[in-house]
Amino acid sequence: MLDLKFIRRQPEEVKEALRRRGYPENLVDELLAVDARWREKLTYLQELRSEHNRVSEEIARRKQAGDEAAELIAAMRDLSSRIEELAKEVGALERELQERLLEIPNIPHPSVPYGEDAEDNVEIRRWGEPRRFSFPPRPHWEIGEITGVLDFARGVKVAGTRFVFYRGLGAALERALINFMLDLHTREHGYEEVFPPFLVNRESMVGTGQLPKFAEDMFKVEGEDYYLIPTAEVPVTNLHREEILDGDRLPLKYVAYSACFRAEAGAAGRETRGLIRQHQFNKVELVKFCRPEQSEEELEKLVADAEEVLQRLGLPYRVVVLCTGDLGFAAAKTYDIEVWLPSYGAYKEISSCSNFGDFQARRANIRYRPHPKAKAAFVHTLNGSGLAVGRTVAAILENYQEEDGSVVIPPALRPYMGGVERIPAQAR
RNA sequence: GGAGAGAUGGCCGAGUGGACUAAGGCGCUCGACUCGAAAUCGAGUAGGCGGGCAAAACCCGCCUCGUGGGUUCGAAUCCCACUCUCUCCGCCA
Repeated sequence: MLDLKFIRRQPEEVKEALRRRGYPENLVDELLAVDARWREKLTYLQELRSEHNRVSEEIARRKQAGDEAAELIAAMRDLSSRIEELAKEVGALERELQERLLEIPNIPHPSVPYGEDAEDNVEIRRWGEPRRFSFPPRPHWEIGEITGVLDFARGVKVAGTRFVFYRGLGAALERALINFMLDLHTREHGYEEVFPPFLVNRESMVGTGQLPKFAEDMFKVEGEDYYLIPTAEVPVTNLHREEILDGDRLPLKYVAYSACFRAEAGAAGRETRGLIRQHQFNKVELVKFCRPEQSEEELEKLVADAEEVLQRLGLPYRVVVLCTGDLGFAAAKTYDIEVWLPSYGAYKEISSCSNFGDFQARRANIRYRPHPKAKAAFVHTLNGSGLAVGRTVAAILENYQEEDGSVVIPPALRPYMGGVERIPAQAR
């Protein structure tokens, strides 16, 4: 959420941001029109209330003195009903204002390149060389089938399309990756591990920006105020909702494993095969809370922490910065890390690292004191995948495959796999 | 799920319809005293919103005693619903 006062003062700047994102810019004028009406009525309402308070005190005074107050009470009856009516109007305007405010996206950071869609994202750097295969490499779903470590058919039977069973060494590989990533980030990168709830309430979803605008993207428990988290970003960022953090302890750095649940509405037909787009997947997520002046640097460090995972696993990747048109609703700046997938013959997103500025902090009311006596100010929040586990499995199966269908386990993972060095062609 | 108790400022805690403009204490900040500290004494200690005003300081006003409604001229206080916490019972990994 943007600062309403900022929108009032700099409407042109906000419109420009909307233009660059490809949003309709009249959102701003519409919001400001509601704001003007709200303030006008609110001022009047407050005047009436002030009058009401004065008369009320006068009545009390007279009653104490044993005097008559009947005519004042009669006048108050009228005043009270006018206040009640006006308060309803003000309340309605306030709700409308709030709704509109929640639907305005964040302002892109000045360093974000202009562009209309993903085509215009800008590559920043590459790491590693894609392997040259002496045989035609198989896509990971075929490898999963040959080795028996992925069971898509039974995932569909038991749950539905876009669900999968990991089996045997596949399940072990998934678990090994989670532990490997958590250990790396806690022991070497200084993050505190948290294990969050996988269901959260509506307020948390609003806090990080999934609601109210993107309700169709997620699963909700019927009849309850529970939403399945699309990412651990939601519970972990909301960990400090409605709190004032100790400025001396910033930045706070958390790493969380969670399952993630996405409805994938609008993705029908896309990437229906394999692990790339599932309704449920595992992810290790990095979340930071920091001072505003730290957030640009913290984003760079966060990306580096996520890249480290791929480097240790020996998986080639590149880093791109998202252009204004591809930037997520709440983000001010986002780097995607894309891993090389031989079956795609292309780099595919495996991590998305964003700086949200104070956008989420304002929604979720997460603040800190710059100085012990200073007024509380909004923190900046950041998060990024470190990494998406299912896509990492896909990348390992494809990049480490052998001609016979077997898969070599990256050396860094072997301690987490009980020393297993290879998934044999027929693992089951 | 059932029964009971409770929710008041950073914390504890008083408050059964009009002086609550929320007592008192603790903590914290500043000052006095002291060589310094402790003790003591004094003062100050919530947030949000609107306006003055373009902004800071400041001033005025409004709102907030778990949340939302209701009664009343007037609600921390009375009524209803909900949320959460605690105790006991039931169920459960």
